[in-house]
Amino acid sequence: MAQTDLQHRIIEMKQALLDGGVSLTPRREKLLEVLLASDNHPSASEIHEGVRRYYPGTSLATIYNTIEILKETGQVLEIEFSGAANRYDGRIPDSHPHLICLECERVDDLTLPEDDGTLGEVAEATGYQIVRRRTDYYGICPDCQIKQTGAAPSKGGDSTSDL
Amino acid sequence: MAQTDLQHRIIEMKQALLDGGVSLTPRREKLLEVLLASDNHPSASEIHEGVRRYYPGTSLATIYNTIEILKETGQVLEIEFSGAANRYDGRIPDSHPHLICLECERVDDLTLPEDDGTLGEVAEATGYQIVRRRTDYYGICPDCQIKQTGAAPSKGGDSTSDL
DNA sequence: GCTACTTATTAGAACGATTCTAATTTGTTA
DNA sequence: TAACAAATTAGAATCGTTCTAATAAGTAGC
Repeated sequence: MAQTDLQHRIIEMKQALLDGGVSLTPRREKLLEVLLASDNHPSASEIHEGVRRYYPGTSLATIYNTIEILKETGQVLEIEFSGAANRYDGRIPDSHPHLICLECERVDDLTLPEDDGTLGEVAEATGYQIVRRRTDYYGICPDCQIKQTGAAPSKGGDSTSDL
Repeated sequence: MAQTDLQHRIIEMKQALLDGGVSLTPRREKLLEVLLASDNHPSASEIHEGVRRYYPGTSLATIYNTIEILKETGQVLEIEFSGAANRYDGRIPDSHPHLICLECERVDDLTLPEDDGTLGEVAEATGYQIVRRRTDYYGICPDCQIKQTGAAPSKGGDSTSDL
């Protein structure tokens, strides 16, 4: 994400917090920065570490509380894991598929278009009222393929960018 | 699932356990029965309860141990939840989408075809070596819609059947 | 600058699903 | 029956997350 986009996104999230009726405390502002500055999708304790570099006394409860508000206001997407800590995506709040590396646990965004018509089809076929969809692709990221085989993956782009 | 299919599936799973080099103990057999007899996708402790009706001393560790073997041999699909207990699907071991009710937490199978070509596209576009995909649709099941509104859902079939 | 009130924050306890551990039981083979 | 391997147990340990009760900080009205 380009620097200017990042700034714009931070302003957007701050505004959303204000609109949501909570105040913008220094810790909350720092949390937004840490969340958006992270290359990868950080966990609550990774965010906690980042915020604590500036506000050493910060409690993990504050991180969870603030994330809760951000989830409620639709500013953050929670990527749930059962065996490991949940990860958070503040860059693209709309639901989108993720790529999860089974080796290093990195989580990349996938911006290949999803067929939104399917939501309607599924509702039609099942009687469910569909609220959202979650799609994850599990595999080995390019970096880990190189580590395993010593060779570059056969196809594909730069694993460090959001796709 | 029809009774005969069920019996066939149990035999299949027993054989897979034997092929995998572990013995078929009474508890393990009962676990398979409980898993497959469940209308819904049971959690480990639901399976535990079911097995304990026949073998009261059974420990939860045994359930987890056996599920672990079943996962390794590809006989059971683990549907992970972060906020709640994981659920297990032994009826259709191949990966397929699930419908998750946000109200009552029931999990239904969805057998609408998924486009397997997408796996290749994603690998191509990202450099990931894709192992599997997980797709969940979150929403309100027909039963809960009726409870909420007093009216039947506008479209769709019987929520109690696997779709 | 006080007072009352609300909100934010903290440390630590509690919780719950899962995994681990060490001891015991059961099953198998000779 | 003896010796070994596998299965099982109860309970402790782990770990992410949530809860709780107390404190600190911020905000109005005066």
